[in-house]
Amino acid sequence: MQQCCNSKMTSIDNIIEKIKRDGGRVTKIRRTIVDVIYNQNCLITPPQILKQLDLNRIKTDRTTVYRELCFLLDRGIIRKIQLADQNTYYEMCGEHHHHLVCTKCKRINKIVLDKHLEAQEKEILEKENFKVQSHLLEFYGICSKCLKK
Amino acid sequence: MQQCCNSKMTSIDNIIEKIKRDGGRVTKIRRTIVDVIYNQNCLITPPQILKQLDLNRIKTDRTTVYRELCFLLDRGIIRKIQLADQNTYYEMCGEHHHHLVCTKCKRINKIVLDKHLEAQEKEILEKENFKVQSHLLEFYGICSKCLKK
DNA sequence: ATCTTTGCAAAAGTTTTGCATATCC
DNA sequence: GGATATGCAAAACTTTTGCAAAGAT
Repeated sequence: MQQCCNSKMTSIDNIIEKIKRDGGRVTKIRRTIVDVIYNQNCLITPPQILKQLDLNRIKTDRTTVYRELCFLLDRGIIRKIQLADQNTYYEMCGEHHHHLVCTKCKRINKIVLDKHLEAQEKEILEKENFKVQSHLLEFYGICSKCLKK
Repeated sequence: MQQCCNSKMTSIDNIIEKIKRDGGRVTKIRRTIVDVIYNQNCLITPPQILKQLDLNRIKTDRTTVYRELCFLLDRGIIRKIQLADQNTYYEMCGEHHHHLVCTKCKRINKIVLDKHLEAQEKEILEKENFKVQSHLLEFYGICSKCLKK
């Protein structure tokens, strides 16, 4: 249910430290999963993570990947996103951003919208008495490359 | 991949007319599925639809439900939404709105944000050369009922 | 008569669970 | 030693596919 996370998780070292501080263990698998998600730079799915682990010659299985994702999610290190394509994606927390999903080539790019919804969320609290904790905002459309074609 | 639909689909009759006009047939099952989604008033999942059909004493199965959802989706009669809870939801198209998802009681309410993202989308076209076709915006937080507790 | 819709069986894909074993501190 | 992490097998669930039969116009 974690949607967004505003605390900076800029370096892998910070993440490792956080895991240790919380009593978690930094195993080879966990460390590599963090690396993989971090280096992905954008959204990644559980099967893609498993494939990356395999490429890194780390023998493991789906169960472990899903469990690790829960582990990292619970600690606010990663966040989960469901796009309209039925896949469940994960990405590092960090600077809050949104995605531009191209409906033609399916490529996904990040976009940072500076404090754009703050006023909106305040208004929702006042009008609806709903205390916004986080939001999910994704744009669907045609990317610049596909527009050229 | 259909995210939002701005054409008004206010009455069931309009929907039925549209289906007929497009050469689709208005069968009992299809008609009931439209009714169920319409009356749900907000998000509904495929298994919930199947359950409703069952309550209405209409004997059918999952396959048909999924196929009907594709059918209605293709015609822009319903739209599909993935929330953070892993479920795939559907709802009638109509007035463009967003959702307030309570992270405590899981209740989902609609909210209409008048033309809120239009300027934003124009800016994205100019800055990123990405032509926005639709967007998905959902808020997560604590609803008024849960705030009182 | 023809095109659309439906049901069934089966498969594919994703995610979860239980349990025994291994690993870390 | 005790908590944490892992692997395996299996199950649960969601969604899709192929095909033959039924239904609508």
